[in-house]
Amino acid sequence: MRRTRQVTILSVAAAAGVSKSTVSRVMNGTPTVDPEIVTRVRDVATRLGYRPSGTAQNLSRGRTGIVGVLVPDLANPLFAAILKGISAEAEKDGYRTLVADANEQPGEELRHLHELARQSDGLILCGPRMSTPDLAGLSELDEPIVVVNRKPARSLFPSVTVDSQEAVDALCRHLDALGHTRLCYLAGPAEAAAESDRWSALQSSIRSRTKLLRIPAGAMLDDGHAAADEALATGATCLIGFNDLVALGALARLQELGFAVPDRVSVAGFDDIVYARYTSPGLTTIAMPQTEFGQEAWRLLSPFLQGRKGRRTRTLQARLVIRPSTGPAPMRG
Amino acid sequence: MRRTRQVTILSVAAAAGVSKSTVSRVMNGTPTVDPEIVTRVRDVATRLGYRPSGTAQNLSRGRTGIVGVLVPDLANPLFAAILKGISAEAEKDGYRTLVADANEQPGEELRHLHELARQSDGLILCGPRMSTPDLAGLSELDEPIVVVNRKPARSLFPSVTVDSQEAVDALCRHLDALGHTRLCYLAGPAEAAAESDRWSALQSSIRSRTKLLRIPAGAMLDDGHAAADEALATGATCLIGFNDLVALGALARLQELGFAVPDRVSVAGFDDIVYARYTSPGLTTIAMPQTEFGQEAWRLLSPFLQGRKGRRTRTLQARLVIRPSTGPAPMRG
DNA sequence: GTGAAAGCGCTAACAC
DNA sequence: GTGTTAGCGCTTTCAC
Repeated sequence: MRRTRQVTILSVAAAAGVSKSTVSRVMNGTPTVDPEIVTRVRDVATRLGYRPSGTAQNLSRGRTGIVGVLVPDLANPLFAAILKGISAEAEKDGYRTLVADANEQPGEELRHLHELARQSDGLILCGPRMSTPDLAGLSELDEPIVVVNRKPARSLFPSVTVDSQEAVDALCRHLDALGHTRLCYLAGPAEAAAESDRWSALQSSIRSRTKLLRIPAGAMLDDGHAAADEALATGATCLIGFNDLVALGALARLQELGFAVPDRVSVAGFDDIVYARYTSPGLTTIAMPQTEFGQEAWRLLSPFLQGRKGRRTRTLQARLVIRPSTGPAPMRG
Repeated sequence: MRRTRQVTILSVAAAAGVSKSTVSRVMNGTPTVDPEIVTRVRDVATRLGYRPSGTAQNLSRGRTGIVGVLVPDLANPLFAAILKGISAEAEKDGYRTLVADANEQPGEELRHLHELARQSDGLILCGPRMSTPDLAGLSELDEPIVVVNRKPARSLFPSVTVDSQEAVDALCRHLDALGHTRLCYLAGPAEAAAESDRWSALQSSIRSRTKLLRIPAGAMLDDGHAAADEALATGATCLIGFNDLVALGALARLQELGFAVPDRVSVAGFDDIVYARYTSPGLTTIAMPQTEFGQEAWRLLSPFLQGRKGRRTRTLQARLVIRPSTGPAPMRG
């Protein structure tokens, strides 16, 4: 079907008594056009309501001006924040963001990415859950790719990652000082790179007198809520969520059960999503540089979009934010 | 610059010893192709890593397969949820969503929309803050448009709205039963249609013995946080936020100030964002049908994208969700 | 300074 | 069943 579009460049050209090329020049602000013609074309264009077809421009120019962004879950404020960071930065360079939400289903990611790739000039993958081989396979897309919050094998793609070790050390010192010797980590999805990062950071940070337990949870509010009972059963005095959503979910469950936080149990998380500050008690957490993640991702990607080489890695620092959800461990017995 | 792309349909055609058309047919799954050729073409395509250019397809087919979505603020879980609803539904029909976040700046909306329009087949405006004339002016884009959570003047565009009156009535009865006779509404942005909807619903619902005050706040967490002091100063025993973010912001401030909720002050909001359930105390709120908003928006838009006529309005029902943040009014000092 | 013409990579009549 | 051909609406050399 050849749907006839409304006002094309040709109609404007005809109405203004000039050639397509001239109209094109005017619309793109090429300076070498007779000012008189410029105004005439502008007028006609406005009168006719001419709006250049983005698609045609894209095809002709060989670029789309679109960057595809894949997130595991838009409902997670962390990713909403990263996305905002990307959009804001990309927009300055005239790019728009096409978003795909994988809904925490790793199997969906590849499909989304192939779709995104066909409509974009570059890709940003936020905390991708897909397998390492799948990730590596993306190089076949021959499109610039930047990965956020996961280090691709052999540095295949530029990536912006975070170093949490120091902050986790600080958290463990903090908990140790409060007398917690039995911690329970509510683990995230095995597919998330952050999961293993966080888990190993914890393992290497805990004091020798401290026992670190681990039970599976997930990445969402409900996962934390559901895992809380089991976590309590371990006898831990402090629950550490894979992320703030999990921590908040657990927190809610504790309060339902009448477990005072932090008096009976302490809770901590990762990310510092905006709500971590607004729950009560406020949540102690390892803060990720959220908007910065997005900004840096764009800055890494941008040069490649212009065919230049750019730097390949950027490491940001996480930091510990202490709030009332962590307090002194209750006395034994 | 005529950037030469990698593998075009032509290269595949040549390598497979067939015409472009045949390759096109194969790639699009047209059934009338010799099975043997199908496999041959598929093989060659895979071997060469051929991926059809979305842009060229778009131009040729006269459609982009993209729907543009404008939101006031992606960080608001309400809009994240609506967006998820749209994406999920649109995806079933083979459409992707291009998102623009106006960051609660009404002046930015038009610019974003014009941009979006050039890259999409249809537009969904979520709670647009722009002026009525501006909104009306969008009909010049001659693209199907659906508006969510705001009734366009003269029903210019199809819209999905919510009827909150009943739920607000229920809220007012609830508060009255608890003995609250002095309420303070933390108003949202004047530009938001929901703002006037909610305010007038409240006005027409309150009992005659009740005093309804109003102070300006905004649409975000910090706005509620900042407005809480002034709200308290009114002597109201219940604070009602324009939305849950405002309510939660105020709630946090109250707790900072040591005002027990709901013992000294009750708090309520609008939307029922996911965190309303997870704060403590849980937030009483008028729940919007969030994902449904998105779904319905797509269902309204979809027929128009196919050149058919569709229904023009859809009204969903809000409902009251009572949680511990509202309790009996304190005894008079 | 402006126009003519050749694409960008694909789809879809229309013939064969 | 398959190839030929004419676009989709724009950009961009290259002449004039």
